[in-house]
Amino acid sequence: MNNYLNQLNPEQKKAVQHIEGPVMVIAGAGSGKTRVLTYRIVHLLKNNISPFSILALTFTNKAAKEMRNRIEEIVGSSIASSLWMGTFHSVFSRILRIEADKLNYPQNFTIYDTEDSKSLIRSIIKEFDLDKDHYKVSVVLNRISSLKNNFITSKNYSKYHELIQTDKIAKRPEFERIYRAYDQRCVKASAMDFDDLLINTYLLLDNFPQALLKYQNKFQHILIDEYQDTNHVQYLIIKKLAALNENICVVGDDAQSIYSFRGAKIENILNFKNDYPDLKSYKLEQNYRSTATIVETANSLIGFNENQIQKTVWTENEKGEKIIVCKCNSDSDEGRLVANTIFEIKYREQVHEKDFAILYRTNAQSRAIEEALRKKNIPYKIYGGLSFYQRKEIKDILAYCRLTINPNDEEALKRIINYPARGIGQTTIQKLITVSNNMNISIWHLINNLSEFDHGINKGTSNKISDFSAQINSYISQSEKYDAYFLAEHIAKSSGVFNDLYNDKSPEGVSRFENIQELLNGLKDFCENNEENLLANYMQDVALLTNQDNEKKEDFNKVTLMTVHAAKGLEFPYVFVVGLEQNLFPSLLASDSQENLEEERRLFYVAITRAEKRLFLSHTTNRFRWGNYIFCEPSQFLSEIDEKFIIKKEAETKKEKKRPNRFDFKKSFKKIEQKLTPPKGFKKIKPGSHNTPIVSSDLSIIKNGMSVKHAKFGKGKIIEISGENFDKKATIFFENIGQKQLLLRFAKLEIL
DNA sequence: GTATTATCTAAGTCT
DNA sequence: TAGATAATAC
Repeated sequence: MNNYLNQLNPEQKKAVQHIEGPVMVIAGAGSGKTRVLTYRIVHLLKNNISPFSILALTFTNKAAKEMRNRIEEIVGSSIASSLWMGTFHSVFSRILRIEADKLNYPQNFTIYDTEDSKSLIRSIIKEFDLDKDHYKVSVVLNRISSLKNNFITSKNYSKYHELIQTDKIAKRPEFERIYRAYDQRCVKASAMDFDDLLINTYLLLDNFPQALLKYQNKFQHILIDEYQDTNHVQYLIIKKLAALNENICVVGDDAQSIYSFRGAKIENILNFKNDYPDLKSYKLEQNYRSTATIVETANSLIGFNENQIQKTVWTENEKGEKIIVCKCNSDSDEGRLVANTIFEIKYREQVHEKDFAILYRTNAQSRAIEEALRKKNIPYKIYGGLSFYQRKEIKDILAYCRLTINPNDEEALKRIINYPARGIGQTTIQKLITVSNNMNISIWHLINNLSEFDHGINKGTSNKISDFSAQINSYISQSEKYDAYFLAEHIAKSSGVFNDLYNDKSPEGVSRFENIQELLNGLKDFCENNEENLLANYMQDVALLTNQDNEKKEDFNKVTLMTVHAAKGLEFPYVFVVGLEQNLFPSLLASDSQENLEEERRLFYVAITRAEKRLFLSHTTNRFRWGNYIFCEPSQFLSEIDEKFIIKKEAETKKEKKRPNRFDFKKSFKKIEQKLTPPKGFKKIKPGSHNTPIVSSDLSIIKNGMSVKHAKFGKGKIIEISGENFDKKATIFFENIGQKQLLLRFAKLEIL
């Protein structure tokens, strides 16, 4: 415990030792940020600060776990385990369970994941009988989420006239009603979505002065990692919590802010000093992670961004090898290139699989890479994509568990009331929902007291429903008596889910069965390692767990595949960044504004700076995307890197045996034409008449200066046309919302 | 009410 | 392409 200060450079040491008052640490990539946070906590503990009064908020559970382990090595496990450390979501859900009654929630509230939220919104839209083309579930949910992240609740939404105006323009005037209904239904189900965990924490602190004082006094020292990726509500919460002691230390790097889509505000770090006049800030600029070539490459790239805190990341590390930029003919060639390179390096340089990471912009890209790795027998692990806990069979079992702990949980109930099939079909469920909405009771209350309500469900079905509720009731009565493992296993068997999967001998069925086994093993582990081992204890954080959190021991020495987002905070000796193509990285959806493009560039910066020794970048000229081969141009980011750092190569092409044709432009274009054909029932108007809708071959007649109408954005004028054929884009100035760049094949413009 | 098949639609990053 | 939803037969 004594020599930890010796392991720090002067600036790091200052940041660690300055424990009174507000501190901001701007930490360049690879500059020992985690080390500073870890040792700062150790330093606090050494200065007789109680572990119970330290709150450390990290970006992922994994980061928290690793930091806790490192602290444990120095100060011992009993102290380390007393620290309040975790993600915003997990720490605040812990607090909310303690204080639930103040917010009129039960202590056992459910956390809705995205799928639950979507399902709820889908049913609300259906119940309101709204047009689902104007009310797209994902759009509505995104909007609700970003409102919540900016602390605009359904209750005070009506104060924001400009938002209501936006709804009208976007042809969803009923949005506010949906938002309100969504919130009410969550409350009725005793459920909170991810954003509610933050909003409700803020409401707790804002509306209950004693609670605020309690936590202000409790958390004498607050540390926040990855501060550049906090959103507005998180900012508000932190500001309140820290107001009494102002012992707050935030650590971050504006150049690595990559979560604006989740409401993250880079301004939080840029304006931090405005809130704390006494702020002392430290800059960690020495990179210990990467070769000089990699550091300078990253610097040359990020220089293209205008918006940033000035800092110079430098390193004493050796120059290292140049960066390889490789051009491939297709995504499968790219996969092969990566696999071959890993294979070669592994044997030539005698390194391990765990030293390699393959990073991509989108999860869908993993497939081609996986295929190539499998062919070469290179073991790999994938983070992200469909998380273990999001698989159907796991969610089914967990839905039973959720219902046992919180029977008001409507989404869980809807999921399993007829799985395995027990004769309670759509019509019946719809009747139940209608009655429960009209009477403002939960479905659970309704099905427990069926005879008291007028629902029009026949006797036979009523009996089936009663059987179901009796089954759940029996689980509830056992939930206090038996541990989580015992109960979950009992549920899996007695509900029929286990049997249902056991009888399915297809490869998928077998794998589903194994997944259930794995879930049960996890529960067993949980029960053996926790004193409080009831199902309710286990269920508390399950919704917040991700793939990263259940890494298995046998996965230790494997090549890592993940998105760049997921790679934040990690480092690997050898890094491959694949798919560096225009409209993929940077994403097509980010090309409409300067801010979005800068964020993509920061994302690429994050990708590059994960590498310690060597960096490989690749792009393809043809990529299988959306069911077609499409032609790809190299990413603009590649041309932004100073040429002196790179070596350009071309990957060898291998003839495919039995894959769909190589990119066939005519064929591909035909498909697009089909998509542009108006739907059935669309009124056909003769060409030349006033408002001819643009279809198929008409794509080429769109010219600069034309007045057009877009279904969503309204009227506008074309101010620029760019790209060719498939990628033809128009920059349009819309009367209502201003300038936007649209892909013509999606835009379905009407010429006015 | 259920199981199977046809059709449609989206297509990005995550707690 | 794949997942969700609608249509169909039983």
